[in-house]
Amino acid sequence: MERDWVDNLVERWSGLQPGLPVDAYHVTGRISRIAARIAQRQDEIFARYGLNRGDVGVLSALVMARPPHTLSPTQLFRGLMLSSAGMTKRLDRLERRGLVKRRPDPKDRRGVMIQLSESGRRLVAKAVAENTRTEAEILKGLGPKERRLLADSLRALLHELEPATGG
Amino acid sequence: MERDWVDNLVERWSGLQPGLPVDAYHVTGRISRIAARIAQRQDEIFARYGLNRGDVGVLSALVMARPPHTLSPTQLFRGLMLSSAGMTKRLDRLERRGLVKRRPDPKDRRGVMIQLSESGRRLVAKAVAENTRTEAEILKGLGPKERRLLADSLRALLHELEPATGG
DNA sequence: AGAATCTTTCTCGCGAGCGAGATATTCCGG
DNA sequence: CCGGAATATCTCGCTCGCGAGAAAGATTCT
Repeated sequence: MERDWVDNLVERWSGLQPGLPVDAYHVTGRISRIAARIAQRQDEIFARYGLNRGDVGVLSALVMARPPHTLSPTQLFRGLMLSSAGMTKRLDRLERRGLVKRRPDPKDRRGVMIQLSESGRRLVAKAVAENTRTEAEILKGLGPKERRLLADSLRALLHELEPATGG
Repeated sequence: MERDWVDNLVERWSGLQPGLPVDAYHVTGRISRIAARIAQRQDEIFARYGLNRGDVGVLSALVMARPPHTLSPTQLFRGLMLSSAGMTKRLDRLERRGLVKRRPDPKDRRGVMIQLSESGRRLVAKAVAENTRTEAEILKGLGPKERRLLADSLRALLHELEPATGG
Protein backbone atom coordinates (compact mmCIF):
# COMPACT_ATOMS: atom_id res chain seq x y z
CA MET A 1 0.00 0.00 0.00
CA GLU A 2 1.09 3.56 -0.68
CA ARG A 3 3.15 5.42 1.90
CA ASP A 4 1.42 8.36 3.48
CA TRP A 5 2.17 11.35 5.64
CA VAL A 6 2.03 9.30 8.83
CA ASP A 7 4.43 6.65 7.58
CA ASN A 8 7.01 9.40 7.16
CA LEU A 9 6.28 10.82 10.56
CA VAL A 10 6.70 7.45 12.25
CA GLU A 11 9.88 6.69 10.41
CA ARG A 12 11.53 9.98 11.27
CA TRP A 13 10.64 9.96 14.94
CA SER A 14 11.70 6.37 15.39
CA GLY A 15 15.08 7.30 13.99
CA LEU A 16 15.37 10.29 16.29
CA GLN A 17 14.40 8.66 19.57
CA PRO A 18 14.75 4.91 19.33
CA GLY A 19 12.83 3.06 21.99
CA LEU A 20 9.72 5.22 21.84
CA PRO A 21 6.51 3.35 20.98
CA VAL A 22 5.97 5.44 17.87
CA ASP A 23 3.97 2.72 16.15
CA ALA A 24 0.87 3.97 17.90
CA TYR A 25 0.88 6.95 15.56
CA HIS A 26 -0.04 4.67 12.72
CA VAL A 27 -3.43 4.63 14.36
CA THR A 28 -3.69 7.79 16.46
CA GLY A 29 -1.89 10.07 14.03
CA ARG A 30 -4.12 8.99 11.20
CA ILE A 31 -7.22 9.37 13.30
CA SER A 32 -6.25 12.93 14.18
CA ARG A 33 -5.43 13.80 10.61
CA ILE A 34 -8.61 12.23 9.22
CA ALA A 35 -10.67 14.05 11.82
CA ALA A 36 -9.08 17.35 10.82
CA ARG A 37 -9.98 16.74 7.19
CA ILE A 38 -13.52 15.72 8.06
CA ALA A 39 -13.82 18.87 10.14
CA GLN A 40 -12.71 20.99 7.19
CA ARG A 41 -15.40 19.48 5.01
CA GLN A 42 -18.03 19.94 7.66
CA ASP A 43 -17.03 23.58 8.01
CA GLU A 44 -17.51 24.12 4.29
CA ILE A 45 -20.88 22.40 4.20
CA PHE A 46 -22.28 24.00 7.31
CA ALA A 47 -21.10 27.43 6.21
CA ARG A 48 -23.47 27.14 3.25
CA TYR A 49 -26.28 27.20 5.80
CA GLY A 50 -24.71 29.97 7.88
CA LEU A 51 -23.75 27.54 10.62
CA ASN A 52 -20.52 26.39 12.16
CA ARG A 53 -19.70 23.00 13.60
CA GLY A 54 -20.55 24.03 17.12
CA ASP A 55 -23.92 25.39 16.13
CA VAL A 56 -24.78 22.15 14.40
CA GLY A 57 -23.74 20.24 17.50
CA VAL A 58 -26.21 22.18 19.59
CA LEU A 59 -29.05 21.99 17.10
CA SER A 60 -28.47 18.28 16.51
CA ALA A 61 -28.52 17.51 20.19
CA LEU A 62 -31.84 19.31 20.43
CA VAL A 63 -33.30 17.50 17.44
CA MET A 64 -32.34 14.21 18.98
CA ALA A 65 -33.85 15.10 22.33
CA ARG A 66 -37.36 13.85 22.88
CA PRO A 67 -40.12 16.35 22.09
CA PRO A 68 -40.52 19.15 22.94
CA HIS A 69 -36.86 19.16 21.93
CA THR A 70 -35.52 20.95 24.98
CA LEU A 71 -32.26 20.55 26.90
CA SER A 72 -30.58 22.69 29.54
CA PRO A 73 -27.35 24.57 28.78
CA THR A 74 -25.62 22.29 31.26
CA GLN A 75 -26.75 19.16 29.47
CA LEU A 76 -25.60 20.71 26.22
CA PHE A 77 -22.13 21.81 27.23
CA ARG A 78 -21.40 18.55 29.00
CA GLY A 79 -22.52 16.48 26.05
CA LEU A 80 -20.65 18.62 23.57
CA MET A 81 -17.28 18.88 25.36
CA LEU A 82 -17.53 22.63 25.70
CA SER A 83 -17.14 25.14 28.52
CA SER A 84 -20.22 26.76 30.00
CA ALA A 85 -18.97 30.15 28.85
CA GLY A 86 -18.66 28.90 25.32
CA MET A 87 -22.14 27.46 25.44
CA THR A 88 -23.63 30.75 26.61
CA LYS A 89 -22.15 32.49 23.57
CA ARG A 90 -23.31 29.82 21.16
CA LEU A 91 -26.80 30.02 22.52
CA ASP A 92 -26.72 33.81 22.25
CA ARG A 93 -25.91 33.52 18.56
CA LEU A 94 -28.49 30.84 17.90
CA GLU A 95 -31.16 32.68 19.79
CA ARG A 96 -30.40 35.94 17.97
CA ARG A 97 -31.07 34.12 14.73
CA GLY A 98 -34.27 32.60 16.03
CA LEU A 99 -33.05 29.02 15.78
CA VAL A 100 -33.50 28.30 19.47
CA LYS A 101 -35.33 29.97 22.31
CA ARG A 102 -34.45 30.26 25.99
CA ARG A 103 -37.36 29.50 28.30
CA PRO A 104 -37.35 29.52 32.08
CA ASP A 105 -37.17 26.06 33.57
CA PRO A 106 -40.40 25.61 35.54
CA LYS A 107 -38.68 23.14 37.90
CA ASP A 108 -35.65 25.24 38.79
CA ARG A 109 -35.61 29.00 38.77
CA ARG A 110 -31.85 29.12 38.20
CA GLY A 111 -32.25 27.07 35.10
CA VAL A 112 -33.12 27.59 31.48
CA MET A 113 -34.50 25.21 28.91
CA ILE A 114 -33.28 25.57 25.36
CA GLN A 115 -36.02 24.93 22.86
CA LEU A 116 -35.45 24.27 19.19
CA SER A 117 -37.55 26.45 16.91
CA GLU A 118 -39.23 25.17 13.79
CA SER A 119 -36.82 27.10 11.55
CA GLY A 120 -33.91 25.69 13.52
CA ARG A 121 -35.23 22.19 13.06
CA ARG A 122 -35.59 22.61 9.32
CA LEU A 123 -32.17 24.22 8.92
CA VAL A 124 -30.24 21.60 10.82
CA ALA A 125 -32.05 18.80 9.05
CA LYS A 126 -30.86 20.10 5.69
CA ALA A 127 -27.30 20.76 6.85
CA VAL A 128 -26.96 17.36 8.49
CA ALA A 129 -28.45 15.57 5.51
CA GLU A 130 -25.90 17.09 3.18
CA ASN A 131 -23.05 16.38 5.55
CA THR A 132 -24.17 12.80 6.01
CA ARG A 133 -24.04 12.15 2.31
CA THR A 134 -20.56 13.66 2.14
CA GLU A 135 -19.32 11.47 4.97
CA ALA A 136 -20.79 8.40 3.34
CA GLU A 137 -18.78 9.28 0.25
CA ILE A 138 -15.58 9.13 2.23
CA LEU A 139 -16.17 5.46 2.99
CA LYS A 140 -16.98 4.42 -0.53
CA GLY A 141 -13.66 2.59 -0.94
CA LEU A 142 -14.29 0.23 1.97
CA GLY A 143 -16.32 -2.96 1.76
CA PRO A 144 -19.07 -3.82 4.24
CA LYS A 145 -16.91 -6.21 6.21
CA GLU A 146 -14.00 -3.81 6.44
CA ARG A 147 -16.36 -1.08 7.63
CA ARG A 148 -17.70 -3.27 10.36
CA LEU A 149 -14.26 -4.25 11.57
CA LEU A 150 -13.17 -0.65 11.48
CA ALA A 151 -16.21 0.54 13.39
CA ASP A 152 -15.68 -2.15 16.01
CA SER A 153 -12.05 -1.26 16.58
CA LEU A 154 -12.94 2.40 16.83
CA ARG A 155 -15.68 1.61 19.31
CA ALA A 156 -13.09 -0.11 21.48
CA LEU A 157 -10.77 2.89 21.30
CA LEU A 158 -13.53 5.30 22.12
CA HIS A 159 -14.52 3.17 25.05
CA GLU A 160 -10.93 3.31 26.28
CA LEU A 161 -10.97 7.08 26.06
CA GLU A 162 -14.35 7.77 27.64
CA PRO A 163 -15.26 4.97 29.98
CA ALA A 164 -18.88 4.90 31.15
CA THR A 165 -20.00 8.35 30.08
CA GLY A 166 -23.47 7.17 30.84
CA GLY A 167 -24.94 8.54 27.61
CA MET B 1 -20.26 -5.23 22.32
CA GLU B 2 -21.33 -2.31 24.47
CA ARG B 3 -23.40 0.47 22.95
CA ASP B 4 -21.71 3.83 22.83
CA TRP B 5 -22.45 7.46 22.17
CA VAL B 6 -22.33 7.01 18.42
CA ASP B 7 -24.73 4.08 18.37
CA ASN B 8 -27.31 6.36 19.94
CA LEU B 9 -26.59 9.13 17.50
CA VAL B 10 -26.99 6.84 14.51
CA GLU B 11 -30.18 5.33 15.83
CA ARG B 12 -31.84 8.67 16.48
CA TRP B 13 -30.95 10.25 13.18
CA SER B 14 -31.98 7.21 11.21
CA GLY B 15 -35.37 7.44 12.86
CA LEU B 16 -35.69 11.13 12.07
CA GLN B 17 -34.69 11.10 8.42
CA PRO B 18 -35.03 7.61 7.00
CA GLY B 19 -33.09 7.13 3.81
CA LEU B 20 -30.00 9.01 4.89
CA PRO B 21 -26.79 6.96 4.88
CA VAL B 22 -26.25 7.49 8.58
CA ASP B 23 -24.23 4.29 8.95
CA ALA B 24 -21.14 6.20 7.91
CA TYR B 25 -21.18 7.86 11.32
CA HIS B 26 -20.25 4.56 12.88
CA VAL B 27 -16.84 5.26 11.41
CA THR B 28 -16.62 9.03 10.90
CA GLY B 29 -18.43 10.01 14.07
CA ARG B 30 -16.18 7.80 16.15
CA ILE B 31 -13.08 9.09 14.44
CA SER B 32 -14.07 12.67 15.20
CA ARG B 33 -14.89 11.89 18.79
CA ILE B 34 -11.70 9.89 19.36
CA ALA B 35 -9.65 12.67 17.81
CA ALA B 36 -11.26 15.19 20.15
CA ARG B 37 -10.35 13.06 23.16
CA ILE B 38 -6.80 12.54 21.94
CA ALA B 39 -6.52 16.28 21.43
CA GLN B 40 -7.64 16.90 25.02
CA ARG B 41 -4.93 14.59 26.31
CA GLN B 42 -2.31 16.19 24.13
CA ASP B 43 -3.33 19.62 25.41
CA GLU B 44 -2.83 18.45 28.99
CA ILE B 45 0.55 16.89 28.31
CA PHE B 46 1.93 19.69 26.20
CA ALA B 47 0.75 22.30 28.70
CA ARG B 48 3.13 20.74 31.24
CA TYR B 49 5.92 21.95 28.96
CA GLY B 50 4.35 25.34 28.32
CA LEU B 51 3.37 24.35 24.79
CA ASN B 52 0.13 23.97 22.92
CA ARG B 53 -0.66 21.56 20.14
CA GLY B 54 0.15 24.03 17.41
CA ASP B 55 3.53 24.86 18.89
CA VAL B 56 4.40 21.17 19.02
CA GLY B 57 3.37 20.82 15.40
CA VAL B 58 5.83 23.49 14.36
CA LEU B 59 8.67 22.23 16.51
CA SER B 60 8.09 18.63 15.41
CA ALA B 61 8.14 19.57 11.77
CA LEU B 62 11.45 21.29 12.34
CA VAL B 63 12.92 18.36 14.23
CA MET B 64 11.95 16.07 11.40
CA ALA B 65 13.47 18.33 8.78
CA ARG B 66 16.99 17.44 7.73
CA PRO B 67 19.74 19.37 9.48
CA PRO B 68 20.15 22.25 9.94
CA HIS B 69 16.47 21.82 10.90
CA THR B 70 15.10 24.78 8.98
CA LEU B 71 11.86 25.27 7.07
CA SER B 72 10.17 28.35 5.64
CA PRO B 73 6.94 29.69 7.15
CA THR B 74 5.20 28.75 3.92
CA GLN B 75 6.33 25.15 4.14
CA LEU B 76 5.20 25.10 7.75
CA PHE B 77 1.73 26.51 7.34
CA ARG B 78 1.01 24.36 4.30
CA GLY B 79 2.13 21.20 6.04
CA LEU B 80 0.29 22.01 9.23
CA MET B 81 -3.07 23.00 7.73
CA LEU B 82 -2.86 26.52 9.08
CA SER B 83 -3.27 30.02 7.66
CA SER B 84 -0.21 32.15 7.04
CA ALA B 85 -1.46 34.70 9.57
CA GLY B 86 -1.76 32.00 12.19
CA MET B 87 1.73 30.77 11.45
CA THR B 88 3.20 34.25 11.84
CA LYS B 89 1.72 34.48 15.31
CA ARG B 90 2.88 31.03 16.31
CA LEU B 91 6.39 31.81 15.17
CA ASP B 92 6.29 35.09 17.09
CA ARG B 93 5.51 33.21 20.28
CA LEU B 94 8.08 30.52 19.69
CA GLU B 95 10.76 33.02 18.80
CA ARG B 96 10.00 35.16 21.85
CA ARG B 97 10.67 32.09 23.97
CA GLY B 98 13.87 31.30 22.13
CA LEU B 99 12.64 27.97 20.78
CA VAL B 100 13.09 28.94 17.14
CA LYS B 101 14.93 31.70 15.32
CA ARG B 102 14.05 33.56 12.13
CA ARG B 103 16.98 33.90 9.73
CA PRO B 104 16.97 35.58 6.34
CA ASP B 105 16.76 33.13 3.47
CA PRO B 106 19.97 33.60 1.47
CA LYS B 107 18.25 32.42 -1.71
CA ASP B 108 15.22 34.74 -1.58
CA ARG B 109 15.22 38.07 0.15
CA ARG B 110 11.46 37.95 0.75
CA GLY B 111 11.85 34.72 2.59
CA VAL B 112 12.71 33.58 6.06
CA MET B 113 14.09 30.31 7.31
CA ILE B 114 12.87 29.08 10.65
CA GLN B 115 15.61 27.41 12.61
CA LEU B 116 15.04 25.22 15.63
CA SER B 117 17.16 26.18 18.63
CA GLU B 118 18.85 23.68 20.87
CA SER B 119 16.45 24.41 23.74
CA GLY B 120 13.54 24.00 21.34
CA ARG B 121 14.86 20.66 20.22
CA ARG B 122 15.23 19.41 23.79
CA LEU B 123 11.82 20.67 24.85
CA VAL B 124 9.87 19.15 22.00
CA ALA B 125 11.72 15.86 22.36
CA LYS B 126 10.53 15.54 25.95
CA ALA B 127 6.97 16.63 25.21
CA VAL B 128 6.62 14.29 22.25
CA ALA B 129 8.14 11.38 24.14
CA GLU B 130 5.60 11.72 26.90
CA ASN B 131 2.75 12.10 24.47
CA THR B 132 3.87 9.08 22.49
CA ARG B 133 3.77 6.88 25.54
CA THR B 134 0.27 8.14 26.34
CA GLU B 135 -0.97 7.41 22.85
CA ALA B 136 0.53 3.95 22.97
CA GLU B 137 -1.48 3.38 26.17
CA ILE B 138 -4.69 4.08 24.30
CA LEU B 139 -4.08 1.12 22.02
CA LYS B 140 -3.24 -1.36 24.72
CA GLY B 141 -6.55 -3.21 24.30
CA LEU B 142 -5.91 -4.07 20.64
CA GLY B 143 -3.86 -7.00 19.45
CA PRO B 144 -1.11 -6.64 16.85
CA LYS B 145 -3.25 -7.97 14.03
CA GLU B 146 -6.19 -5.73 14.86
CA ARG B 147 -3.85 -2.74 14.97
CA ARG B 148 -2.50 -3.49 11.57
CA LEU B 149 -5.94 -3.88 10.06
CA LEU B 150 -7.07 -0.66 11.71
CA ALA B 151 -4.04 1.25 10.50
CA ASP B 152 -4.55 -0.03 6.98
CA SER B 153 -8.19 0.99 6.86
CA LEU B 154 -7.32 4.39 8.22
CA ARG B 155 -4.59 4.80 5.66
CA ALA B 156 -7.16 4.18 2.94
CA LEU B 157 -9.51 6.78 4.42
CA LEU B 158 -6.76 9.34 4.73
CA HIS B 159 -5.75 8.70 1.17
CA GLU B 160 -9.33 9.33 0.12
CA LEU B 161 -9.33 12.64 1.97
CA GLU B 162 -5.97 13.98 0.85
CA PRO B 163 -5.02 12.48 -2.46
CA ALA B 164 -1.38 12.93 -3.48
CA THR B 165 -0.32 15.61 -1.07
CA GLY B 166 3.16 14.80 -2.21
CA GLY B 167 5.01 15.36 0.93
C1' DA C 1 14.85 46.97 -19.35
C1' DG C 2 9.85 47.73 -17.85
C1' DA C 3 5.18 46.37 -16.68
C1' DA C 4 2.27 43.10 -15.00
C1' DT C 5 1.77 39.28 -12.10
C1' DC C 6 2.89 36.02 -8.60
C1' DT C 7 4.87 34.83 -4.11
C1' DT C 8 6.32 35.48 0.72
C1' DT C 9 5.64 37.34 4.98
C1' DC C 10 3.42 40.29 8.00
C1' DT C 11 -0.47 43.49 10.02
C1' DC C 12 -5.12 44.37 11.33
C1' DG C 13 -9.57 43.43 13.05
C1' DC C 14 -12.77 39.81 14.01
C1' DG C 15 -14.92 35.41 15.82
C1' DA C 16 -15.11 31.55 18.95
C1' DG C 17 -13.71 29.24 22.93
C1' DC C 18 -11.60 29.13 27.75
C1' DG C 19 -10.75 30.08 32.86
C1' DA C 20 -12.04 32.66 36.63
C1' DG C 21 -15.36 34.57 39.04
C1' DA C 22 -20.14 36.91 39.89
C1' DT C 23 -25.00 36.17 40.93
C1' DA C 24 -29.09 33.76 41.90
C1' DT C 25 -31.19 29.68 43.44
C1' DT C 26 -31.47 25.06 45.43
C1' DC C 27 -30.03 21.41 48.52
C1' DC C 28 -28.70 19.60 52.91
C1' DG C 29 -27.29 18.97 57.83
C1' DG C 30 -28.54 20.21 62.21
C1' DC D 1 -35.99 27.16 59.83
C1' DC D 2 -31.10 28.66 59.02
C1' DG D 3 -26.36 28.75 57.30
C1' DG D 4 -23.14 26.76 54.29
C1' DA D 5 -22.11 24.12 50.25
C1' DA D 6 -23.41 22.93 45.65
C1' DT D 7 -25.34 24.07 41.14
C1' DA D 8 -26.94 26.85 36.90
C1' DT D 9 -26.10 30.50 34.10
C1' DC D 10 -23.84 34.44 32.71
C1' DT D 11 -19.94 38.21 32.36
C1' DC D 12 -15.25 39.59 31.61
C1' DG D 13 -10.78 39.52 29.72
C1' DC D 14 -7.72 36.64 27.33
C1' DT D 15 -5.67 33.54 23.61
C1' DC D 16 -5.53 31.50 19.19
C1' DG D 17 -6.75 31.16 14.59
C1' DC D 18 -8.86 33.19 10.29
C1' DG D 19 -9.67 36.31 6.10
C1' DA D 20 -8.39 40.34 3.81
C1' DG D 21 -5.07 43.00 2.38
C1' DA D 22 -0.36 45.56 2.49
C1' DA D 23 4.54 45.69 1.39
C1' DA D 24 8.65 43.85 -0.51
C1' DG D 25 10.85 41.02 -3.66
C1' DA D 26 10.91 37.52 -7.53
C1' DT D 27 9.40 36.06 -12.12
C1' DT D 28 7.72 36.33 -16.73
C1' DC D 29 6.65 38.27 -21.07
C1' DT D 30 7.56 41.28 -24.59
